[in-house]
Amino acid sequence: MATASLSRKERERLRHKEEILAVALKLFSEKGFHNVSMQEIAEESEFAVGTLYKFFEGKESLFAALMGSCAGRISDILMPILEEEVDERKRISNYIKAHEQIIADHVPTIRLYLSENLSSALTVRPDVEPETDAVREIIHQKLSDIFKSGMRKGIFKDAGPWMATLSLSAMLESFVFAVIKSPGQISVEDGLSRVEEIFFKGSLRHSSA
Amino acid sequence: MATASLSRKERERLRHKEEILAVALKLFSEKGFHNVSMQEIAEESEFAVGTLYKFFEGKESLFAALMGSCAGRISDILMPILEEEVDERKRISNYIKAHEQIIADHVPTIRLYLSENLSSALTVRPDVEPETDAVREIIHQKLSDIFKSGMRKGIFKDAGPWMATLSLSAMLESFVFAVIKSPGQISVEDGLSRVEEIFFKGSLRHSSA
DNA sequence: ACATATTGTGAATTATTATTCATAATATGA
DNA sequence: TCATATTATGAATAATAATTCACAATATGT
Repeated sequence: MATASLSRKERERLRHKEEILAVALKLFSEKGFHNVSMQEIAEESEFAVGTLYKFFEGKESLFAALMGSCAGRISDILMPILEEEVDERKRISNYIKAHEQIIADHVPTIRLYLSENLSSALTVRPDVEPETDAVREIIHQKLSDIFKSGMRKGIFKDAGPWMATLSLSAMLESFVFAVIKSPGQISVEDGLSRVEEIFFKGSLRHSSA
Repeated sequence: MATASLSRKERERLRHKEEILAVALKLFSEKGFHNVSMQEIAEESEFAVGTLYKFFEGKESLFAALMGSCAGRISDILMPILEEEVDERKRISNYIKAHEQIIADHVPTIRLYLSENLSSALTVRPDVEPETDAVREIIHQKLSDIFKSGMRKGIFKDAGPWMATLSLSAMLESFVFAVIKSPGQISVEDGLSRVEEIFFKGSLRHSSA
């Protein structure tokens, strides 16, 4: 058995698991965690309810797995960009632009990531944080580091790295949010370059006062 | 009966209703809509379940009433500021500063407003929008108008009023969010003035490039 | 072809919770 | 005080949905 790749059987099982996850992603992202039943996931994925429990311990666990993979996929796009060997301003600029790809590739992914994440950040939930929250944290940490060193070099104003991170994330997430809500209405490239403009140079015309 | 003020009985009933709403606000804001049962609200408010149904048609309706009043209270603070007869920049500046009061006065209110609002914006919910969403819309519209006229006058860069509104709201909401999550950790006044700084003048030191 | 192991099934079980309603408590007015 | 109306109660009901498990289908190796 122990080949580098898995046995046919194992691969098949994997595929099944992923089919279930795909359906679950679709449903959860459309209707929210509490408004999707295991029945529904089972029907849509053409498995029996019992089968779902062969793959996941329960609904929570299935959801957690989903969030984990969403967070992972987003992180895979964003992290490399934050680690490129270019100057701080360029890294932030690339980071902003990368959101175009994120939007294009993974609408349901972000939909789920954003919606369930934003709300559960406040609401106390004894579950589903570990993986997901960690990714968010790591990205924010990375951003914060970039701002910190950028501030030392005099590229950025010293508005506090944390505040800069918070502001940029907020603007980006909100924008992504808006695009997903009304797809097609907004030019993504355009919007992102405006986010960049405002974030870097501000909204005032004469920054004198 | 028809006095300007209500009869003792009616006032009493009102008080009861408000007690229930207060408890519901506390619970919903802590645990989220789906994780609070009518039983729980009943126990905490020292009424019987049945009594809740004398005041509200059901759980959804109770929640909707709550969201309505939250939105109303927030709107009551924010709208007058957006309508003051001062120049556009000042109005936005005051708007930002007003969030200090919002945070100070109504923590559970905003907690609920933000958490349930952000998540349900994406998730399809066949319910609870009317009042709440309307308030959000109105405030955004007002902000957008201010930016538009400010842009005409050359006070703001022409980054599109919608984009400016989106960015500012995002930064403010995110900040409020963060403060609520870790109370005491952050100086609100300080944070808001940094939001203002970044939003107006940007994060770059030399806006030349 | 057969025995064995693995994987899938879905009706039945169990839990939870929103909602109802017959009844009790209380207030009101004669 | 008594009859009536109003308001509150909470055990019982009804729905919904997560989870289990005895069994069926299928695959694997001999």
